[in-house]
Amino acid sequence: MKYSKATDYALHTMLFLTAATPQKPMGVQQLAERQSVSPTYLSKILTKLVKAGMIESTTGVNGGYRLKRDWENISFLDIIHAIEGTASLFDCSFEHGPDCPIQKVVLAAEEKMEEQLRNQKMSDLVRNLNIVN
Amino acid sequence: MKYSKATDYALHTMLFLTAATPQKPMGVQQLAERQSVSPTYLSKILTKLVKAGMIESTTGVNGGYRLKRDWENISFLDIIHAIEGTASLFDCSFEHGPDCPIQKVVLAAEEKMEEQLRNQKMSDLVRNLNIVN
DNA sequence: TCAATTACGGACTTCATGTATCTATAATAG
DNA sequence: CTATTATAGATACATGAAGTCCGTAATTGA
Ligand code: SF4
Ligand code: SF4
Repeated sequence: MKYSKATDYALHTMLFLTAATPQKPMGVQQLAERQSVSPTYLSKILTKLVKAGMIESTTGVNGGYRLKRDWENISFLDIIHAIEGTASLFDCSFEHGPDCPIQKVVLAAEEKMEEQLRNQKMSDLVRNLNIVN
Repeated sequence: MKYSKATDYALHTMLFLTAATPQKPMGVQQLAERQSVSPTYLSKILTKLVKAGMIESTTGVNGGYRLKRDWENISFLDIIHAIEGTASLFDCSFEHGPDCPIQKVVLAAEEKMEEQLRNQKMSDLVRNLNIVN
């Protein structure tokens, strides 16, 4: 069980964009180089973030990706859910109702993790930042 | 990102074994039927639990699987680690040292989840149990 | 208007892993 | 000795991740 590399790319891209806080959009070319990943593939990933409403894109010359309003409240969980989906870590095919003991335990643990990821905002991270790749 | 079905099978098998607390071992045949899974496949999974020291197996007639001493302290995390391995959810190829911001956040969240899973023992679960498949 | 730039989308390939089966072997009870 | 049961290897199959290719649309600037 692992987070996908796509999630890795998405997190780093959001870190870069948040650290930059530019007026000008950042091109996928530039973002891809810093992560040693193909631009077209990264573009696919970033489109998910666009659809999730976290960033916006502009085509054409000098286009690229830029944070949207409310960017200060974007959490790790938001980004992860946008890429990985919101399905839970554990789902069995049977349905033993609310008395199911196993599912209850695992999902409670997952919720603890998500709580942490929800409380950590990208913008908090950028404040005390010295290295950004 | 999901837990494998093998983990599902392992958790349920441990639940069954813990609920039974038998002197006689339970055969894989019986265990497999209750989960609608092939016996040989389940056997492979249970062998991992044997190697991890949680259960013991006896071959031959009336053989099967049985809990080992200290079974009361087996946690969800023990079982999950035995099947999924202990690698962390997130590992990037770069090495930015202890100042790495992203890894720090994700691993801290993972630790919260593991803490929950570590505190939940199978034996606790069995006490207030009415349905076991 | 035209050409360069940039994101978007679909189809596709490749690869790793999970899932599962089959079969042969070894050990044990009766 | 025979039936039973776990173990291990080889193999097959399905699924999803990771990545490429290419055509399309939109926008800027000359
Ligand atoms: S006990 Fe829970 S996890 Fe297990 S089969 Fe029933 S519903 Fe599923
Ligand atoms: S910032 Fe952390 S997670 Fe990102 S590339 Fe550096 S070491 Fe890896």
